[in-house]
Amino acid sequence: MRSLMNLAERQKLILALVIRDYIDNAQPVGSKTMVDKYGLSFSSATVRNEMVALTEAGYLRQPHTSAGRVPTEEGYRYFVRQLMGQTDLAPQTKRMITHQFYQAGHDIDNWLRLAASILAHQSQAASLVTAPHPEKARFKHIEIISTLGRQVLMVLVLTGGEIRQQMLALAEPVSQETLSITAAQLNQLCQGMSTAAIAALVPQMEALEQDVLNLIVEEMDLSSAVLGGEVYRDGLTNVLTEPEFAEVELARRALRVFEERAFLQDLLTSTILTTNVGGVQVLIGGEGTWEELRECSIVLGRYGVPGLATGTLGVLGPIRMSYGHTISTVRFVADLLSDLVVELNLG
Amino acid sequence: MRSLMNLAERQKLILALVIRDYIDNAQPVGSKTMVDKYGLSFSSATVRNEMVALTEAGYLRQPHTSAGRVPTEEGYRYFVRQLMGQTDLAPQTKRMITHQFYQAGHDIDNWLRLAASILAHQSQAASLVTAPHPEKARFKHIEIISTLGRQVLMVLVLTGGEIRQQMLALAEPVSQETLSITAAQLNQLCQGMSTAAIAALVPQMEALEQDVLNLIVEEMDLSSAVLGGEVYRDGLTNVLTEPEFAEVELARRALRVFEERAFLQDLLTSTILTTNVGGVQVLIGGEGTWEELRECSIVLGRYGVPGLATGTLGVLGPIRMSYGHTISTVRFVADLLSDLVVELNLG
DNA sequence: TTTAGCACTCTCGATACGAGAGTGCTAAAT
DNA sequence: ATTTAGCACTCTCGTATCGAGAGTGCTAAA
Repeated sequence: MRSLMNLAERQKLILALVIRDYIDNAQPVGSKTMVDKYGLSFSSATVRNEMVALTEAGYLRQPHTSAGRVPTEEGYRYFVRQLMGQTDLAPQTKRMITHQFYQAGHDIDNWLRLAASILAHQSQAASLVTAPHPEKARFKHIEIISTLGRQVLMVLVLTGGEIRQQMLALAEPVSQETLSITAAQLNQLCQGMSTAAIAALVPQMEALEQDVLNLIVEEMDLSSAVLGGEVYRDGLTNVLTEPEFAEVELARRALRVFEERAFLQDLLTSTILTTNVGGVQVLIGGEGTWEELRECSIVLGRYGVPGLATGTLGVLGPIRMSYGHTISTVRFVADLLSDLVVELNLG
Repeated sequence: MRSLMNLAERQKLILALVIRDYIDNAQPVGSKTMVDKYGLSFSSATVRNEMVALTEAGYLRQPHTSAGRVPTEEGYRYFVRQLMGQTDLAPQTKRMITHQFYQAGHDIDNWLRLAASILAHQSQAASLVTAPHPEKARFKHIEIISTLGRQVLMVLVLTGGEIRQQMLALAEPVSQETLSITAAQLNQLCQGMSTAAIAALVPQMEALEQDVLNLIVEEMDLSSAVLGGEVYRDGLTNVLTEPEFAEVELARRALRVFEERAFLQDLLTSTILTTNVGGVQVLIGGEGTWEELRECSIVLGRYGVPGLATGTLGVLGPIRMSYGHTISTVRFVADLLSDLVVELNLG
C-alpha cells in the first residue's frame, strides 16, 4: 500500500504523533512502537528514515544513541504554530468554568483568585493572573478617610474602575470634615486628569494638598506599571508532579521565576507589549532569553479592554505541556475576565 | 579523667550535640565522630551507652542498625523546650532587619511583604504572614464611591485601622451625591457598632441602605475570620533546597499546605488560639494531627495588639530546622510588626 | 562506672551483566 | 525511486555482587 501523502505531509504527521505521544507519556518514542500504536500505513523503517530527516531539520533529537526520539524546542514551536491547529475546550468544561465564575459573584478579587485556580487545575501547572490595570490611568475620584490619629487612608479610583489605597501619615491630626472638604475640592479639580497634569498642580497647593497629590501621582504611576497591582498565583506545587522536575533543583529554578516579582516584571513587560487582548503567546524553553526558564514553557494571555484596563494571565509548566488544552483554557478564561472588566465598567 | 557531670546532664549534653550536629549536617551522627569533633572528655563507648539510653527514652533513633543516631520528633521537642535555651539574633542582624523595615515606609502592604521576605531569607524556609485584623471588629467609617455605572465601591474602615473594600452592584445607577449622603448617614448611625448591632438595623432600612449594611456585616464577619485578609508568602522554593525534600513528593505535600487556603485556615485557627501576642509556638512533625506536615516543622508567632488587631506569622521548614535562629527571627519580626500596628493606631 | 577491643551489620559506590528497546545501514522488494 | 525486511550494534536500566567505611553492641578488663 503506497501512501498518497507527499513527503512533507508524512513528516508532519510523524512529528505531530511523536510530540503528542511524548506529551502524554514523557518517554522517548521509537519507530516500532509508533507504527504499532497508531496503526500507521507504512513501516517502522520508513518512520526511522523520516525521523532522521526530522532530526536533521532540528525538530527531534535522541537523548542517547539508541533511544527513541524526543521533540526539540524547535519541534514544539513548529508544532504549536503549524501542526496543532485550533483547539477548543469541551463545551462541558466551558460550562463548568462559567458556572464557577458565576458563583464567585461580582468580587473582582474572587474572580482573579478563581481564574488562577482554574488555570492551575485545568493545565495541571502553575498559574498567574495579574489584576487589570489601565495603560494610562486618569483620575476619577478620591476619598480621604481618617483612620486613627495622624494616619489617613487615601482611596483612589481611576478610570477603568481600578481602586488603589494607600496610607498617609500627616504632619498633624486633621478632622474628618477637613479631609472630606479637601477630597471634594480635589475631586472637582483633578477630574479626568493624567499623571502629568496632576503633578503640574502640586506647587500651587497647600501642604496637606501637596502631600495628597504627590501620593496620587505616585499611585497612578504604580498603577500603570505592569506589576503594580496584586499578583494571583496558584498550582505552584503542580509542577512538582511532572517527571521533568524530579530533580528538585530544576523545579526550584522554575518556581523561583514565579516567586520573584522582579523577574515576573521583566517577563511580563517584555512579552505583554507584543500580545494584544484575546491573543495568546507561547514561550517555549525560555526562547533563548531566559536562562531560568530553560526547562519550562509559558503560555501568556491578555484580557480586558484595550485602552481602558488590561491584565495578564498565564500558565507555567514543563516544555512537555499539553499546549492545545492550555492555550484553549487561557484563552477562554481571558475572555471571561474581559467580560468582567466590561461589566464592571459599563454596569 | 572522670567526669563530674551526673548522668542526666551528660545525656542532655549528648542529645543537644547530636541534634545540633544533625541540624547542621543532615547526616546521622555516630559516637566516634562526636568525641573527635567536639573533644568530649569521655570515650565513644560511653557515648554509645548514653545513646542507647536516649534511644530507649525515645529521643533518638537509628535509621538502620549500623548507622549513627538521628533525633526523633520527641527529641526535637525536648530540645526546643528544655535544651535550647533562649536565643537571640545577632545585634547586627537586628539592625539590618530594622533598617529594611525603616526603608519600607509606612505602607502596611510593604511591611507585610517584607516581613515574609525576611523570615524566608533568615530561616531559609517558606514563610507566611497574615495581615493584622481585629478579633471583634467594630464599625468606624464607610465611604461609598461610584466607579462606573451601577457599580459602586464600598470602603469600610474598622476599629484597629483595618480597611476592607468591596464592589457592590446596585439595582439602578445612583449619583455620587446620593451615595455620599447615604454614607454620611450610616457613619452617624453605626459609629462603633458591632456586627450583630448592625445586622439588627437592616430590616428598618431602605433598599439601598439594606444592600450596603448587608455588605458591611459580611465584610466585618470576614474580617474577624482568621484568614479574612491577604496572606503573604515567600521562600516557597527554599524548602526545595533541603535534602529531606529531595523526594519531590514530600516537597509537594509540604508546599501544598501553604498553597491551600483551607488548610492554612484550619492550621491557624487551631494554633492561634493558644498563642498570645509575642509568644511563639513550634509544631514539630505535624504533632500527630496533620498528616501532611509529617516531614515539616512550623514556627508560628502572633503580633499586634491584643483586643485591637493581631496577625500571624510563621515559617515552614524541615523538621531538621535551626529552631533557635528561626524562633528568634519570628519573635523579632513579630515585635517589629507589633510596633507598626501600635504606630498605625496611635499615630 | 568507664573504656578498649572486636566481631558484626548495614549503607553506599563501583562494577558487571543481561534484557529490552531502538537505531542505522544494506540489500531486496515494490 | 521508494519502501521495507533483516540484522548487527548501541545504549539504558534494573539487578546482583562485592569491598570499603562507618557505626554499633557486647564483653572483659581497667
